[in-house]
Amino acid sequence: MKIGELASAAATKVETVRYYEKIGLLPPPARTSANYRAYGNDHLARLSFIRRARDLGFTLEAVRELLTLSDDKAQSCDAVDGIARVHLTEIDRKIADLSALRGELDRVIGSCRHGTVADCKIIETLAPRTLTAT
Amino acid sequence: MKIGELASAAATKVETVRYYEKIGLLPPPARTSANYRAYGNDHLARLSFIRRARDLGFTLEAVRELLTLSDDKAQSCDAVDGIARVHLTEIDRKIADLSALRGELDRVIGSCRHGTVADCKIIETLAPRTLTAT
DNA sequence: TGTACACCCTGTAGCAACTACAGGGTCAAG
DNA sequence: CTTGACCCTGTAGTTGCTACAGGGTGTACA
Repeated sequence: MKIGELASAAATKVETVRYYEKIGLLPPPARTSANYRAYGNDHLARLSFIRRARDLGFTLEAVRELLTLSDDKAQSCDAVDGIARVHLTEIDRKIADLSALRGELDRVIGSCRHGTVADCKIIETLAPRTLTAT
Repeated sequence: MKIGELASAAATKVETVRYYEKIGLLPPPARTSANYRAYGNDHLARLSFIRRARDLGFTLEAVRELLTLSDDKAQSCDAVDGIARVHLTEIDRKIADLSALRGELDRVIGSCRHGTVADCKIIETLAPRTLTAT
């Protein structure tokens, strides 16, 4: 199949496919006489794998590791589990960070009295207290 | 004050200060005879403002708008409030996305039976069902 | 007076993970 | 035979910095 068919079959973009090939995530396929890339089902499987892993938030580096691991069927699954667990920890940290931020921002917004900028509590919160009076 | 002093006073890096100047967030300061940047307290206030806004997760574009608004003291605070509310909505969306992701990832990890990669449920989840048998 | 060292300058390249061109070639339908 | 959809390579842009390379400056100490 051609690159456009592959891309739409895996719900990615043509440019992304070429990008994955360039960074070595997707092996270079055969070429037609017109120099078009010609993909098989193995390429589609690999690309779909990448996409699903990306959807789950894995970095391309993590995807690369997962692909390497998945190629060695006899190996223990623990390394895969480890990567997933590290990723889960990172997601938890991000959620915690964002929640803290949300709280602070909510507090700041709640202080808005809808007056002029001169009395704006939001601006005031952002400006350092010691230098507010210019 | 020199760029190093400004940077440490605002808990940023020298390169970041120069970067903010380059993209027009921080006005170019006067120069000494040796061509060193010479900053005043107004620069420190502005840089601190930028930093605090960034800490709250505002993009540089949002910071640029907030700075413009904060320069016009007579204006209504509502525009500022609006930017902050939009930002809050975005944070809420990000938290929701991450939570959904966390759930899915947790489920995937929970399915790990610690066998070989061939039976790995995590890999299986990533691989498309229709193509798992190669 | 020399020199070592911390600091400053400009400009460019790199990071993630793509996306969007520009400027061409190919192929099937009408 | 030409229109349009697709393909090719290569490069530059995105966000928000960070890290050089290759220089100049200022001060402290021997």
